[in-house]
Amino acid sequence: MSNIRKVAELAGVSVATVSRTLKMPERVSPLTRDRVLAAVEQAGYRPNLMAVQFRSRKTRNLVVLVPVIANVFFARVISGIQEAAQAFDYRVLLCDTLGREEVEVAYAELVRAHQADGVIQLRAFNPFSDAGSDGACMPPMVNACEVLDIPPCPTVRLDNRAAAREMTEHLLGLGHRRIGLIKGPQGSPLTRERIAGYEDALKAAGVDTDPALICRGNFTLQAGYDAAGQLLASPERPTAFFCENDEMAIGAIKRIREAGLRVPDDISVAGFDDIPFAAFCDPPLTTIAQPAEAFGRHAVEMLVAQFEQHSLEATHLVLPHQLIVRGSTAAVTQ
Amino acid sequence: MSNIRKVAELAGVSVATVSRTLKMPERVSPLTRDRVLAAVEQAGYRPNLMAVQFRSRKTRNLVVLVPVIANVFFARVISGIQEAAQAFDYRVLLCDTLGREEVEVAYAELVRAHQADGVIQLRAFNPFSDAGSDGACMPPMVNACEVLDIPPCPTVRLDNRAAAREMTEHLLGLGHRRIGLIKGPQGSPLTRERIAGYEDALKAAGVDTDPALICRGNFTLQAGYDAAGQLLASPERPTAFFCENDEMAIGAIKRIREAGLRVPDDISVAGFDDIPFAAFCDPPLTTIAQPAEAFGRHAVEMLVAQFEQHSLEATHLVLPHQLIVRGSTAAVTQ
DNA sequence: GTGAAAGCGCTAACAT
DNA sequence: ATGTTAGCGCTTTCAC
Repeated sequence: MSNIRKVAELAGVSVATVSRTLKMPERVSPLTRDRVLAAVEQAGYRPNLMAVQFRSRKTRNLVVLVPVIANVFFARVISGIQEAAQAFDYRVLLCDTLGREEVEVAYAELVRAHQADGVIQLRAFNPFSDAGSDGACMPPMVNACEVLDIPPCPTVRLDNRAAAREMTEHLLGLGHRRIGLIKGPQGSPLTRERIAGYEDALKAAGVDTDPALICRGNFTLQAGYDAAGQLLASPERPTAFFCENDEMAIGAIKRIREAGLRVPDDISVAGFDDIPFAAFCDPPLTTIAQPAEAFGRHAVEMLVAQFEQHSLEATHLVLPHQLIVRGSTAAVTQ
Repeated sequence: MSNIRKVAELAGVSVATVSRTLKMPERVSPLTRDRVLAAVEQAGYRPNLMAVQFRSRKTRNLVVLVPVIANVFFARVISGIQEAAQAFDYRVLLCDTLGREEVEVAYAELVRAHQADGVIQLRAFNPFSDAGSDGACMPPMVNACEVLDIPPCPTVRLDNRAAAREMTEHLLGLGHRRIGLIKGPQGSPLTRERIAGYEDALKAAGVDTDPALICRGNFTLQAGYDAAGQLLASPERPTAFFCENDEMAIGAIKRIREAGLRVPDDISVAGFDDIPFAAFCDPPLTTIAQPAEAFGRHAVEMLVAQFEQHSLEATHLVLPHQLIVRGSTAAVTQ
């Protein structure tokens, strides 16, 4: 492997000049530049990034912690992250954490180990808990999608409460009064917010909330299927199911059909996320669209701004959602 | 940030001893080891990975080139890659290439730039084309899923031809004679193999192949929808659609329904991949199951074996597939 | 078993 | 505009 010294010899200049030619060409005379570039070409020289990064104390790597990459929504977020990172000339170190905190901590440590410049965390967990909640010695991090309640760092999120409220209002508007809620995993702020929005809407409509209508899920098809089974078995069956993501909604629809009931005629089903499958389901799914790729892009932008000391116009971004009404929800029939 | 020298001073030993304590503890006396470890603790020392990697010329990074991470199948493969990489103490540099060759080349170059030790490429494209097809100066690479016809490197693949043949035989066995094929993007060997398998089966059954029955797709829901539209419009409508992935099959089902036809009563639909949605569709999708995560795991194993000079028992792995018959295919009705 | 010291390839301060 | 040089933090001979 040829190194900078070989190139310098070939071009008859010093290593400093080679380095400058590559990093700040304007500070080198055109003549020298041509000579150096020719030598670079001839030697087939490619800078050793390990050395560059080591020396300049910048890796241009970002650690991305994703709870489950096999989840369609997260896959889209990652896609946005990767796209933006590429545009800023950063690379993505991906970790599919499966929600295991020790794994998240270990990967986040890569920043302290000088293997990455910052972290994008897509789950509401601070992998730098030891840094003190004051954020005194917090490495650069951005929290996106499911964000911490009291964020020690910039966040990009949805107004989950408002979105859930809108969806619940949509269902109430169709005449539904018993609305089952299939929620996400325990302890997720995202789920807490959405429940709050659901309750806001019910309260505003003067409808009693019934804890029996709220079922735990975990964002998988199977969880939606199982939870729907529970709701169907409840003494006073709900006429609508609001699922906290589209996968669970699709799972729920399957279960409802197996019970010999029709969607939306007997039971309306709503999802959340608007994954591509939502539009192609039968019936097409009423859901809340989230700008998944935009979450990723903004997260990268905010993180890079942190590195490069740009002041952010906003450190807590809320991206817009949109209620998408399709065929899986309909007026309640008496 | 504390470095190895600080730790050495604290422990009253040389930097060499600190390094040895961390990398080959058995070569250090228990007493010294304790002293050093205590000093490491006290200093809050974490080795600078940039320096370690620079010095030892090993990054423990793997570049992964994925055509579309938002594709459920690939997301599962990535999940397997990430899991295995973690187990071997490697990190994953992810690139969602969207099939753009210049992006693939640029990322693959990270290996030559000493930023990664090897590449896992999930598409049939050699990003090191300049290395000479003899593979003389090919950096370590493993090709998985959609592999090159004449691979310059180890591969992990499915027997796509056999799988497609099996599926076609399944449809023929149900009495279908006009079987539409919705294929993947142009120029993909994967698609070529599957068409070959489809034709093998037809030929063996003495059924004429009809080029009009083969439609181009691109593995998206929309492509399946569109292609199904075309097939439905053909003068002699097929009684079965074989789609080269599940997304397109789900898109096709939607289109078929919109035409007022029933699946499988009027038209049988088969997919490929067995993504989680396949089982939750209506009707549940007949498909070919692929061990997606296993592709990822094996790819990592083979790549790591290359680095560490383990001889591989096989450099061209073929993983098993399985025909999964569900409700979307049925006997043709006269 | 431990230490001294060279040096990986590069950048950046300083000198010219 | 260009060259000289001192490291960055670590691993790894080579002595002892």
